Amino acid sequence: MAADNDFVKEITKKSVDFSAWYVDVVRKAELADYSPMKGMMVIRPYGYEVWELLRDQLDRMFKETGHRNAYFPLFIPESFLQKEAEHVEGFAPEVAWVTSGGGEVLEERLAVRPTSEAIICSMYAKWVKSWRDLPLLYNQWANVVRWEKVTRLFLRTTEFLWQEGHTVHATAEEAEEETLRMLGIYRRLAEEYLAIPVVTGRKSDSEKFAGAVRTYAIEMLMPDGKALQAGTSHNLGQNFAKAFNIRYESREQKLEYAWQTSWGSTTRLVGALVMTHGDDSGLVLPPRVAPVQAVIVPISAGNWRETVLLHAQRLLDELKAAGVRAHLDDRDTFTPGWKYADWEMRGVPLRVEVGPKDIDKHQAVLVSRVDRKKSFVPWDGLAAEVKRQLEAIQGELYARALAFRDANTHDARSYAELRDAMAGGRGFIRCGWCGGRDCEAKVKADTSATIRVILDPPPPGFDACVACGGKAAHAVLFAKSY
RNA sequence: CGGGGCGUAGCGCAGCCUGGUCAGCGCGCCUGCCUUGGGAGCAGGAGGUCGGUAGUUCAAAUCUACUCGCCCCGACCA
Repeated sequence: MAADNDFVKEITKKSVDFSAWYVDVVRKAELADYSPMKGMMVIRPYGYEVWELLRDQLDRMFKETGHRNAYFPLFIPESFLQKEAEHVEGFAPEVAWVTSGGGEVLEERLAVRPTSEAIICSMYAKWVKSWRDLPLLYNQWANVVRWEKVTRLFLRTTEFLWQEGHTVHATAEEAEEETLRMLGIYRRLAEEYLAIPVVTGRKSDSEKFAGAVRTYAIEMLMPDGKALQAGTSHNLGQNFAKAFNIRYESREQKLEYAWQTSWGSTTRLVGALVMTHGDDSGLVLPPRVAPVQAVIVPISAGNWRETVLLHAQRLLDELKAAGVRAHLDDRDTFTPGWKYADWEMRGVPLRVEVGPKDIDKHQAVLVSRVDRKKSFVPWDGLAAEVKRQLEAIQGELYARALAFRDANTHDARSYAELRDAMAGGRGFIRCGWCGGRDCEAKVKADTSATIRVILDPPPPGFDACVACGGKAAHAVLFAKSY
């Protein structure tokens, strides 16, 4: 093997073939596997546990901001989908249709929801009567289906899990406020829990959600220099209210169309975690979303079940009592070295080793997944030290990802600079944009980069459009996207 | 949906060009002994309709056609 620390085998090197590495890690760490159904994956328990952890954080933040969960039907009658013109046009190409049921051909075919605006708005039209009913702040945890041509584990699958928030407000201002509030929650999830820095901002018209007035997104920069849209928040204005007749009577006794938002994030976030933090040894999970935060590996010797294991068990109890998601690997069929590699591949942030030597000294050995740095910690106060190190690892991972993002964010003052950047290591490219669709399309055609977000407030110094040289209306972030 | 690549045991692969002891290797798995501080050792053993279908042939993992799936690069999307 090439390097001293090259302990995990069977995984393609991240630096050699990023895509192959990604698939290897997802499958070897048992996050997910391919299913017999093309383009659809099975999320295995370990991967689902990661999803549950980040989902629980989102759910908590939703509830703290007054949102409630509800559930709407999987099927949407075609006529409902067609009520909002841009919406149906945007989604039609990737809708899966149900055309028969119970052995009979249906009179009207049913869409398997690609998103639920249509079915939810039809209900909102019934429920919203008065200004006193507003705001209506609902969220749904569900699966959706989009018939994608090309799929990738977690990043783009035919079926995926997500949450979709759908809110109704009395005024445009409240709707915009809600749209930005939820964007902020996505940012918090990404930065505080997933340890992934994001850029937030508004989408250009060509990139916005079908049927929205304004779309905002959080964008992450992946190690291969491509951007990943990791959460979107839409201000729907009155588009759907008018299409579905969602009206309320105001304080002034006037019948008004309501203002709406919708916002979503998906299991794609798990893929973002893998790509951002993983290394040649496999997965690296930020402690706050790691199903196992600390794994105890007993160093067995002689009748270890009567000696070492008892101490290991006691430490496990202590860690659990302190609120650490800890696991004791008491399998006797594997050597310690094998277990080290195994748990590293699964991304467990902290390893706790206990062996005969440690028992003599009343200590344990802590090893960080990030840099394999060892520390020898007395049993007394071990749980506190584990928690401290887990927080430190959380911070290190964020700092590392932020440093990468910053090192790969470049300014382009000319078209040549933009083209050079995209031809090289790619990354986030900041530049001026006149706001014209033609200029946006030209950049995409020449470099395959698209506007990820419009920067607000605009950083200074981007006065000219990178494509046409005309006066810039915005400073934008270009990148090639997933 | 275009261009390219790959499907052989749970995983990773060789064999294919030039059809004929090619059903093989490493890891893993099972049994036993012995071990255990970075994927231990020895001995024995189980496991595969060579992605699928149809052809060519005395004979197909190998040649041909079709088909399914996965990966990569583009166009479309969370």
